Amino acid sequence: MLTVSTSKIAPRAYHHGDLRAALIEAGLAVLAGSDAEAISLRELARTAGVSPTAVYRHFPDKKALLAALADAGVARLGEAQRLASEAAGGGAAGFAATGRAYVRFALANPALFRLSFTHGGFAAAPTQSSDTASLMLRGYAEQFGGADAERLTLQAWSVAHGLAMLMLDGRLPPDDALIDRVLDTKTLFPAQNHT
Amino acid sequence: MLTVSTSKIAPRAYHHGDLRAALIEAGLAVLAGSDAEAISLRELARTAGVSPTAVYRHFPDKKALLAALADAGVARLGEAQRLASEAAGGGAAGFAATGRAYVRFALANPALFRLSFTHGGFAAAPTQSSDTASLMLRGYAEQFGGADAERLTLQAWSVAHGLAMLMLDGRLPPDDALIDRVLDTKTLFPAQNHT
DNA sequence: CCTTTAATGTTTGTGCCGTAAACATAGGGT
DNA sequence: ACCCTATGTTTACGGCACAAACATTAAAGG
Repeated sequence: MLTVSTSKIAPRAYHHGDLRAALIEAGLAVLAGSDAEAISLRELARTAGVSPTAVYRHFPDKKALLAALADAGVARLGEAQRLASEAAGGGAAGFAATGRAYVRFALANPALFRLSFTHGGFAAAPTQSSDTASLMLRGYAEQFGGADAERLTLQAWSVAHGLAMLMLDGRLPPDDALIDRVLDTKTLFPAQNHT
Repeated sequence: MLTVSTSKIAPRAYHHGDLRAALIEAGLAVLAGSDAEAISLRELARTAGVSPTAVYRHFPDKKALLAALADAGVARLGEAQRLASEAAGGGAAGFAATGRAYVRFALANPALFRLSFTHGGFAAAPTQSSDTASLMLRGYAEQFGGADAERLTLQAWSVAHGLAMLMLDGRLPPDDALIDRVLDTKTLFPAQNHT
């Protein structure tokens, strides 16, 4: 808790306290129930109890706000994967679990997942990003893939990402059993040792 | 060529001739150079030389127009794959070629590819769609996958789709050699016979 | 403590957008 | 020849992103 009053009873001081965080929170709330295109600067400002143009004191334009939301999404996705990996106890089971967690996160947070990739702020860092998920994936790949670590990394990422997108777009049914079948590491990467 | 005059010199009859086709063509032109969000009904109407609301005589709303554009994209993608498959002479080489063609088409037509999946009119037909690409993929899978045909189908589609999206979103470099490496069927599906 | 200043928010205005409603025209079937 | 329906137009509304000019406040330095 901050010392600054952010309670809704507080009689709307001229300054908000932490408008930036409030806008991001409002944005995430919208994304939890609608597509990204449903986000409007004015609506977020309304939710935060602030005038429409106040947003521009914290973000240069709408794209920047969406990029901030995308970052939050990437962080949440990475966290979900980390938890799944730990729950599975690492190793081959952990590797498989991160893949399943990736797709399940996408299905549970469709708009946020989509936005995270569409409006990412990366583009400059092609292959090796600094986010949790990429590092974890690469770690697993080196553990199992040996010399072919990079190829294995990219193939695993691609399968999971493709499956997630196809399910989000309604081209494949969002079936939990289907996820397990498509991401089955024993048939996808049979050359690796599945200890 | 149609018998109906569509030349620009024609002195703008009250009725357009084939406004629906003109709007779709204009939309595809925009998609060739910008993202889908850059499409505006008014702009397309302007391009077609028609008032903004004339569009509504042919499409109930903007989403319907985008869906029509998506259909056009699906058709083009399927055609690109068919050509690639034939050029490779079918068989295992043809199978691999369709995958590469899938990703290359996405890179060559980013906005159209994205729109084709995002605004598709399917959703009712989960697994087996009627489009060219799906049928061809399934044919290949049955040819090589035997009993595991469905799993092989979904895995192959997911890898190609995921790779395409990750490259479109700037998470992976749009490198031609990288496509070949990730989609290498010998390492991805080593259990199948690569005649 | 008081003043200045930079950060943060407001008001007002512009030009786009999607789309609804009412009206206009033209071309084909009776 | 006539009307009916498909197709297009005008006008209007509310919402949007964003720009410019102005207002308020908190914090920093004398």
